[in-house]
Amino acid sequence: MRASDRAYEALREDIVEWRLLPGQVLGEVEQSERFGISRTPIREALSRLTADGLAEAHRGRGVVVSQVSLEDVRALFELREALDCRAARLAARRRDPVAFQGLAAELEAVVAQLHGPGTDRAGYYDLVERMDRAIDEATANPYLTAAQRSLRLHLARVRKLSRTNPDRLARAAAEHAQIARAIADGSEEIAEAATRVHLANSLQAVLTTPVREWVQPAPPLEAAG
Amino acid sequence: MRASDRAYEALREDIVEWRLLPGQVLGEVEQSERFGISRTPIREALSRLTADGLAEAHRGRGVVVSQVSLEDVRALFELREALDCRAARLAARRRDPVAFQGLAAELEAVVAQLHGPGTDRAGYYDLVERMDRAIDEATANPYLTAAQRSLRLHLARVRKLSRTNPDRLARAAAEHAQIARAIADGSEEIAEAATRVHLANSLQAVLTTPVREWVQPAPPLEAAG
DNA sequence: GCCGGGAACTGTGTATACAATGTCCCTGTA
DNA sequence: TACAGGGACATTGTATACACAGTTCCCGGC
Repeated sequence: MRASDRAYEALREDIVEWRLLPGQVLGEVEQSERFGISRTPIREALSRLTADGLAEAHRGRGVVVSQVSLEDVRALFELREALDCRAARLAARRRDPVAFQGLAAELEAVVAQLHGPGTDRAGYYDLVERMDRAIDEATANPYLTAAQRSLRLHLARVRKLSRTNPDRLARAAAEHAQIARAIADGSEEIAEAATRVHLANSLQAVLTTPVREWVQPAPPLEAAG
Repeated sequence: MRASDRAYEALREDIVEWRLLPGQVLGEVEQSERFGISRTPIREALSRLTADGLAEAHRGRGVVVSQVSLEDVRALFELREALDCRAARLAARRRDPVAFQGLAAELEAVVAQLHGPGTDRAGYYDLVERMDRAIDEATANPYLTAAQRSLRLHLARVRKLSRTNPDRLARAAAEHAQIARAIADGSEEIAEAATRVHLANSLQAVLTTPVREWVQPAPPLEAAG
């Protein structure tokens, strides 16, 4: 694997996991020393982060981690509704019934388990990721998938901002199961409607859950332009 | 302006305008000689083209201009329906009535003119571009706008593949006028419906218009896995 | 005490050299 | 004739050096 790939993935993870906070300056020299590689691959990694929207280039100052505001959450969910609803419809149309029946069954099992004693967060999130991949595959639309990839990056960052409570987790799993079932059945309308319901509830949950800090601790930079 | 920016924009234009055909290899050394700059900024330009999806990186062989197939056109219009319909709705909701009334009036003027003797293609396309920008502004959603930017790049390439006939041009202008009018009126439902109609007609036009060559003249590379 | 200018510094933009890796062709053999 | 292997070539990946631009801070003047 290339050095620039390693640096890109590491930095991306750091940003998504909030180890690198908004406003943080990512100097080329500093990062090249951190990873023990030269500036060239670092430059490429920073370019990719900028293209992803996770960082912004400030002339003369360097690349800084981008901010996330409540406005951004609204905007992200708006785009997500457009993409996810369409993806659900297309997946229902060009479905792979077996795959989605299996996902629905697994999700229902998770729902039952979440109502019980333990909450297997990791298992659930892994399952959701597999469902995302299954939908991408079913839509058979590389452009839609590319747009989803970029969007999910930002959503992952926002999600990490607040801790989803267990009740919401169980209901989210149930909503996902509903979507998977509708796709397996080939019910486009239901798949889209269920997706819309899920997104509305998710947004609601994000907006009502106490977050770490919407306004990050004073960034190293002064509020410039 | 940076050398890498110039190279990026020039190469992007070349690809969108079909001066660089799919399968064409963009060697770093070759391009650096063409632009009279070193490999470093060329590398950055090629990275951006790859991120845009206009080119693909093949290890050991170089970056090649990406292919466009009928399947891609279908996929592009699928994504476009998702994004444009949502954008039209949002624009109608958060509208700037004056701006869209003005656009509607201009578009209607173009329709009248297109039914007359001359067809001012450039004027029409410029108007559509301004309307796209107005919608982007009205949606006030940077993530949606970013997705649109990427999509429009590919659509521009596809559009250049066939010559839109004058009748279709006039009808397209009328459809745009309808959309602008609906947005100006704040009619979300009508704005979305009119957009859907326009896209269906556009796709139909692209698919029925004779194109240069769907399968490009044998690319320099052999069909490699 | 405030404003303006200049110099030093920090950091990016570009060029070039070197290393690693994949491809393609040629040759030998079955 | 088909296939495997090896070597030369081409091309990218990385490191390093230098030039230029922007920012910041200090000093002098008002």
